[in-house]
Amino acid sequence: MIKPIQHRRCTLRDVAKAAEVSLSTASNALNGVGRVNVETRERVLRIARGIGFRPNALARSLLSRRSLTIGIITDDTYGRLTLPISSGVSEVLVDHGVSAFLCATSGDRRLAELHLQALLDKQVDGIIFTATRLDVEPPIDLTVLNVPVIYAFAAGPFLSTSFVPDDAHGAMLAIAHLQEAGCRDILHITGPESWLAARNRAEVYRNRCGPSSPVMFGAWSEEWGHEAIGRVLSARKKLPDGIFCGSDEIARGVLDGLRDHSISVPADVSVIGFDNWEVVSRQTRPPLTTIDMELKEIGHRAGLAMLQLTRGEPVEKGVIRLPCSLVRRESVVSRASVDTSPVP
Amino acid sequence: MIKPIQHRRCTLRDVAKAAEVSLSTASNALNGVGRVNVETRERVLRIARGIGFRPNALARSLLSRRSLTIGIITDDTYGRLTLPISSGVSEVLVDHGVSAFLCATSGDRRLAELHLQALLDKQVDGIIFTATRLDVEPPIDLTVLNVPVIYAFAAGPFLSTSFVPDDAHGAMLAIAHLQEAGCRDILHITGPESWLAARNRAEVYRNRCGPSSPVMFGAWSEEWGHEAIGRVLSARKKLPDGIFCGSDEIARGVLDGLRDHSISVPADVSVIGFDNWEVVSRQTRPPLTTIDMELKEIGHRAGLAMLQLTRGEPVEKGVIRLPCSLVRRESVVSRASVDTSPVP
DNA sequence: TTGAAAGCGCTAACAG
DNA sequence: CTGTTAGCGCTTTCAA
Repeated sequence: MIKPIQHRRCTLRDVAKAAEVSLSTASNALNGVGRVNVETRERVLRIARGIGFRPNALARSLLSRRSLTIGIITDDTYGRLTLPISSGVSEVLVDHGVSAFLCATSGDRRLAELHLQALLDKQVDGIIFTATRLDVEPPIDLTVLNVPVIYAFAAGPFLSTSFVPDDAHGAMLAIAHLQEAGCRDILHITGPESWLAARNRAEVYRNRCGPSSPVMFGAWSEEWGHEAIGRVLSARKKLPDGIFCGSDEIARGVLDGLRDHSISVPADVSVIGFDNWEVVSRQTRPPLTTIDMELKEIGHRAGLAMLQLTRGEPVEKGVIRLPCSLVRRESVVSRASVDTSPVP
Repeated sequence: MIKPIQHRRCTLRDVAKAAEVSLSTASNALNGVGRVNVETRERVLRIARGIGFRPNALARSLLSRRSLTIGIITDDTYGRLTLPISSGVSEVLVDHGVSAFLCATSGDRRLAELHLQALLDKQVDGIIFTATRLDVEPPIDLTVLNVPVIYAFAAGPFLSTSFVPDDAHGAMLAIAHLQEAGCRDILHITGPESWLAARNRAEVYRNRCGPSSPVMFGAWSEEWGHEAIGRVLSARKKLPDGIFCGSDEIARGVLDGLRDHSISVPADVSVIGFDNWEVVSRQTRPPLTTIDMELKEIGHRAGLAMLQLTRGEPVEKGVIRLPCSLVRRESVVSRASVDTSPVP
């Protein structure tokens, strides 16, 4: 039998007519509610499947007041964070039939407002706001909405719930890994001091490596990593044996600078990055050992929390810091094995 | 007057009641249709604004059969292409009140089907499919839907419309730029020959530089660029004066390899990349002159085309190749100025 | 066990 | 110029 092109999706009415039952019976049968004769139900089901019936979600939502739809508003122009996070979100939501609108605001307030209005008009069940750092305010006020809001990689206001990477944990992981590899003189080269993430990580660094340990704040760029190495080399008599970088890009600059001076990584000095941005960290020479912020997991948690909220269940409030993970590549090696390796 | 927290959004009925008119008058007034007394209209408008009335898009859509909603299905796990494209799409759509669902399939067929079903149930007005290359089939069949489909950075089936970067134009731009800079001996280092994009660009290269010009196919990685330079240096007596790379990552490896051999870029050889992936191309030493694929523009065009289709207007069919652009940084310089520069 | 009827929030005919 | 009525596609009482 040839399936005709359907210019109008078939409706419950079509099913009911074909099955020779009323609308409500068809509805009950399909949703498995109420008391429907087994045979009737089977027949309705079979026919519905046969004509490819799918209920109109719009009509359902209008009645149920749940649109099975959420909005993700992002500040991130670049996509580095947004795509992993939002695909994490929809991964956990799609099985519950909920879809996510993605709204990129590029930091433009007008655009953000436009998007927000459109989302609200479309009766989204909730909104997830995503940014690229924790210490800037969202461009729009989301505190007065009558839908739940979750913040991901962004710090929400009082009594909201935010999922963010645990920078301190990440820093700890990085430093502990260097120390376990035998590093005793660790240097920290990182981004601007104005960034909370940079300060948080630096604090952990100072706690573990001594309060006078040198933190080099700069830019989040490769160039800065390169330049920092130049400075270190001209200022210090002794090379550090480990360098903890605030980002993979900085680490790449560091690696580059070191190579320019014929200093070998990891033989002479171990280097660890932060971000696990694979386009960077997998392509360095040597491939970079680094800290992964588990962005997808942040998305998962945000999505799950949203699901609970839309069901009216309570959700933990406050800033929830999710653990980072260490990804071992080749830029860190045990000092011991370097020092004691016999020269053939 | 204190605005109470609205636990239920107010409806047209509320407005009508407050303005002491009927539902339809209120509707007409708000939509500026039919003949409504100026004073009445003003009053309705004022009251609507006062109580913050916004029409329920779900109810509207149910009636109008247009949901002002589209779906973007993407194959891209990484986000390199998807975010620029999809933000391009929603940039042109948001002003028309349409929002976009983003569905990341990670190439998983089941996931793709799930997402597609959810989109269709939600009555999207259309679907944009995005991938990362032009020569692979979408994981799902989109040809039998009863909503319009547009392909972006993906080649659709017969009689569909696709927007893709014009690889040949990009290659032409790159080579012309090198030639204008005086390069006479240009080498092409690119990705796997199995990729259509690589073959297309190589063809342009051969056309412009002579059919025997050497194309080095390899991987889309930095490592390959590096390795290729090693091979070139050990095989050839004379260095090329220009290198056209198939991607920024390859170019970065090339730059790196060249530096290892103390060959200066651009003084000794000019290098040009492809992609303008800024995390790579802005951070190389020297910053990379490269070809931008204008992803956002692809998104714009796809969004616009979708808008037309949803209005029932016709749209050009076939694969529409959008021009690339040259972004000049510092890895290409005129041979003339290099050769003839006076030594002080 | 089934069906008729009301209604989610809105728009569009058609009378008045 | 304004109001009444019907209905988008579905769920849900409440009678039969």
